[in-house]
Amino acid sequence: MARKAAQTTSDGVDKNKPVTSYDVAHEAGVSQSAVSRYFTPGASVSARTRAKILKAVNKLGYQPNAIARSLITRRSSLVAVVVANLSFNPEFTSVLGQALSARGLNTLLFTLDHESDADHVIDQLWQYRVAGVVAAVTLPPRHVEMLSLREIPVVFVNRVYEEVAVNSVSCDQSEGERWLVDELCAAGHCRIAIVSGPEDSPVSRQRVSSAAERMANVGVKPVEIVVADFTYQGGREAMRKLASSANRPDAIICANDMLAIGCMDEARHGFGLKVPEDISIVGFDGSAAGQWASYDLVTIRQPTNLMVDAAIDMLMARIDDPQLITEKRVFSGELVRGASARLAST
Amino acid sequence: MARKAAQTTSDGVDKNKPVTSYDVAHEAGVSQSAVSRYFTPGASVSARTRAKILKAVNKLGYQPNAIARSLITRRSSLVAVVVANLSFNPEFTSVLGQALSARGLNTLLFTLDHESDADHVIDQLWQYRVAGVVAAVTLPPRHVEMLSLREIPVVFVNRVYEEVAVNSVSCDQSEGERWLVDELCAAGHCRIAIVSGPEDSPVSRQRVSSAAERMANVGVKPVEIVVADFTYQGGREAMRKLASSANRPDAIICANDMLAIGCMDEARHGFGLKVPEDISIVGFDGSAAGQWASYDLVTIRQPTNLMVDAAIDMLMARIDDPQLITEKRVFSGELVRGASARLAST
DNA sequence: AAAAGTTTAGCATTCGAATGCAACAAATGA
DNA sequence: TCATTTGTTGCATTCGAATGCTAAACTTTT
Repeated sequence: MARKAAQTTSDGVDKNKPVTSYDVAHEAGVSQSAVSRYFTPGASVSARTRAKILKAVNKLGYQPNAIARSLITRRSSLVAVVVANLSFNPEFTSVLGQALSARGLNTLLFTLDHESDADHVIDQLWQYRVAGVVAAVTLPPRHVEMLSLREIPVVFVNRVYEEVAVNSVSCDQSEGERWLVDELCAAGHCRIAIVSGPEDSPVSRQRVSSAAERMANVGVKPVEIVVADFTYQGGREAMRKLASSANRPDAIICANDMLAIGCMDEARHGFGLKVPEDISIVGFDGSAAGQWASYDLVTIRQPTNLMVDAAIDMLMARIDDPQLITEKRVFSGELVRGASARLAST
Repeated sequence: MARKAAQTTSDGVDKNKPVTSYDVAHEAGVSQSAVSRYFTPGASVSARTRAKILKAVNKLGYQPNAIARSLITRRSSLVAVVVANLSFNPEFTSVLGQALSARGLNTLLFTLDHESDADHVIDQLWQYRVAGVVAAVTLPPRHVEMLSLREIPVVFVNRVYEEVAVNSVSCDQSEGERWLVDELCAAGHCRIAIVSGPEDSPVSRQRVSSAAERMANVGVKPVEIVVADFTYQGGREAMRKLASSANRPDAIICANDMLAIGCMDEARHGFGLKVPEDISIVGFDGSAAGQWASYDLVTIRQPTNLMVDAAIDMLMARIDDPQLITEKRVFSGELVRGASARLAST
């Protein structure tokens, strides 16, 4: 089909019509296939045509259309990253985005407010035929099955599904909580309370139950378990309940750093307590804010970089071979011996 | 072309081949065009065929392929969101993502580490023929021109380009800094220092120069201007320099909240100073952490929700009509009278 | 009941790049 | 020198949905 000569600017960008591989082919005096092969790694193109095409590409400012490419190849460089709005972990998202981009993948970001939005998200990422999914949220098993049925590889972060065959990377929450409990007990704390995250959060549930279990094993009972959401305000409210209770705890295990930060602020500013002299507070995550001097949390740092790398490796392996066996990788966290809790000196 | 009968599961999802509009058409006994029209809002489809198609869609679990759709319509529902890794503002990104999704747009997230990555990002978003771009980073004018040449609408956040015709939303930084300076002066501070962000950040430059200018107008001179990066550590180091200088300031204006938080922590924990008794510290942004009880910053809160809504409105207007005139909207911030600075009582 | 107008349905084409196949050229071997 | 292998190239088709156009079906009008 005749395409009118492109009016080009100084740096060669077509002012009107989009530049297609046909335009480049015509300009270079080769076929469209040649242009396509030029952009296909490993395809056979002679040095001569390669040079001609390069010249034409530069002149016209051509960039292959990823949409058309995905249509025919039936795969895309898009990876859906699904995070929960509430426990939105910016560090994680940021690291993940970088790592994906370093591997030539693009990030389609979905933030989930309620679990009910999951339907919509699943529809969207399926419509875009994403190459894979990294999910740091809980998805209903129904949806997970649908994804695996459609052969979209999924890697869950800190969510382990027993029933469904999916990949996951996680930080060993039980081990981390054991460490924390042991540290607190070794330092002589005996009235330990737990501040849990939302009850529908598996991450929170696992952390809380692991801590409780370890406490049972060493013969102490949580003086109280308070349920909060994973927010700063949630932490403050939880602390308010605990501090005004008859038998005030001497240590608090919080299901994540954000809660611990809220607890500390309320303990200090709401009740005039000293941390860790009057009360010890520990968290979980190793978030940046938790390491600020005002908090200096005792916590478990998740190896974010390792986890992200592992997630992407698994994802890419399954993109190449969707039949690959699924795998669940668990990383140890790192105990951060901050100053928010009285610990036995070592 | 013959397509072998799909083996369907209980909920109707094809186990092998992807379901296309042809499959649905065949199942419903209508033409492919009808199926397409069914999914095109406003297209004319009779109630009868509508019902038949709906039934087939549910049976087969069909979802239109967004890739194929974008190819033919030459537009997509993808919006590129470009943020800087360093000054990564999670709240903003999160709110923006939600707002886009509420309008049926999807977020293609790019985090920029260095300005040199801009080339790559521009290539990528062009390859995906995104419908628009929201940029919370500075892009080289060359790239901005390229985007407008290609008729991709762009909205900048807190970046105003004088030379190029692009949309932008921003918080009135000058006004905010004036308010802060006035508050500090009214409370009797006379040795005011400024902690600046990176010198290549226009946001930082504007905030710093606005503050300095206002100070000049009211007849005080900054005792010192320290350059830091937009990080917590940067704030701590800046404070270290200021606290140990011969003529210690009695107030510090920080280019953002993160710096202010770093300064406060260093002042308190590094030098044993009381805030605000010994020194007043103010920030800019209205970030969540700045409002935590440990900091309770005096700051300017940017109206994130308003800005995001405005950005998306402008973006969508230009997606519908790329010829639309560009517009720069400026919102006033809100002075947050926290406790991190000694202020004149009102 | 015929004429005119209005919906609706389907055909065929289109978007832009990838790829199997066949034709051809160049390089190697006998 | 001819046969064989290896490497390039272009043609034609393909991916899946949208849409202009025409034909058919249905309404409304007189």
